Amino acid sequence: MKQENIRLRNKKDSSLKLISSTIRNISKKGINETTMYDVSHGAGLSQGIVNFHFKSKEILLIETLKFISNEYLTSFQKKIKKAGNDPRQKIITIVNNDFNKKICSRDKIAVWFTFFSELKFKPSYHQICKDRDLYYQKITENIFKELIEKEKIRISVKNISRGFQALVMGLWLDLLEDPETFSHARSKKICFDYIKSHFPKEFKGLK
Amino acid sequence: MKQENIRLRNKKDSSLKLISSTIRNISKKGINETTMYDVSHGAGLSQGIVNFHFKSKEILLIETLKFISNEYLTSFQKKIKKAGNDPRQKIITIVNNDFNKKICSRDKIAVWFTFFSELKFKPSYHQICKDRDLYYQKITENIFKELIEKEKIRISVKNISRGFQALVMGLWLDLLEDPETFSHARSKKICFDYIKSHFPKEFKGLK
DNA sequence: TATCTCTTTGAACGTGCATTCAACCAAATT
DNA sequence: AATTTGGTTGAATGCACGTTCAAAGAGATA
Repeated sequence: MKQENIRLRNKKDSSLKLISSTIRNISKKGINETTMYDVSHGAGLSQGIVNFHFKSKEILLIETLKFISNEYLTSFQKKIKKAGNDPRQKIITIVNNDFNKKICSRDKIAVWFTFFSELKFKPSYHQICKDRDLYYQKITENIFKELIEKEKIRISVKNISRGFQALVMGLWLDLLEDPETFSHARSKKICFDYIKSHFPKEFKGLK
Repeated sequence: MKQENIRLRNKKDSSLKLISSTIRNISKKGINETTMYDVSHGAGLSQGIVNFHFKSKEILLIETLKFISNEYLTSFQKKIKKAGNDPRQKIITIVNNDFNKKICSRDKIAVWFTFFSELKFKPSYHQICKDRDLYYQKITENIFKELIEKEKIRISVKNISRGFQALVMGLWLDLLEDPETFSHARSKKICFDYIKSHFPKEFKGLK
């Protein structure tokens, strides 16, 4: 087999370094204060390089959002697959994934919320977030549907599922705002309380 | 009684117009894209005026955050007072206030999330939000404490109260992201479902 | 080894924006 | 009515930052 192309590997490497640097910088000072110089030097590279890899700052930002979104989805899919068919196990897996430290480090939450705050007027950000959202929503709705059938309660799947997702987002915000008071463990506990309160039979023994 | 000072009134008026214009502009294009020119002309005034009323752009932003925060708190306090002593009525009032259209218009939610996204590195924003948060938290914890006693269940006041607040924030984010799908009414319904699931006896008849 | 191609460097450029300020105007004070 | 005080205007200033690009460096190709 042909030896791997060094240039190509280095190029990918540089791109990745630039995106990581972007995440760190946005988390530290937000988009406005993050300059192209900050990004390139944070990646150990020099000034003009960002415009070579990404045509503009805007495209760099879009690629950064795609990166964390993709990272989230990949992890989500992998773990949900492992969880098997039990809806109980699946929802536990989702909570664990949503508050997994790689997926929702404070840096990454900061980046998420930076993009959320611009969704309203940046169609490209909106699209990326919406795609992730729809996927998440589709999966969780199915899980809650199964749980509702098992528990035999009368409640809207859409609403319980939306409530769950909103709760997770609200807890992410808490982790961003007040990392001293809010831990990943506490966030999970609150999610499990939400689930237990709706499905007391199914989750009786949980935690 | 002495006639009101016209200059003072005009000055306050201009300040308010500038803050309103700031809210509209931030909602429309975010902080970075909102220029001092945008703000002043949106208020029907001219270029240099913002630096006269507020020393700098940063101070204008802080005052804008103080404004919406204060508006929120004032409305919250007024309504909670009216609600009387029944914890059931009080929590219903809070939900109604949180999804009151003046308090959480899409413009204002956009502004809130813009500031949230910068909390991490802007101590002045952090302080304002934290103050509001603590107040809200104090009140809701007391209400949930009463409800827990009445319902005779075993659950952490802190967590249920935090969960509630997180849920509200998550729903605000939904209203921002996807105003077609999410209505204020639906958000309230989801909040009431949360409350009902924890306090089924107390809220049996609700909606 | 020589030539070609692609990545990186960093100085130079141009623009957009916050801020300043002299001149102006209107309300308050005398 | 004359003078002072304070809000408003809009052009001028200066700087910070995104982008460009010629030159250099390093890997691929022959």
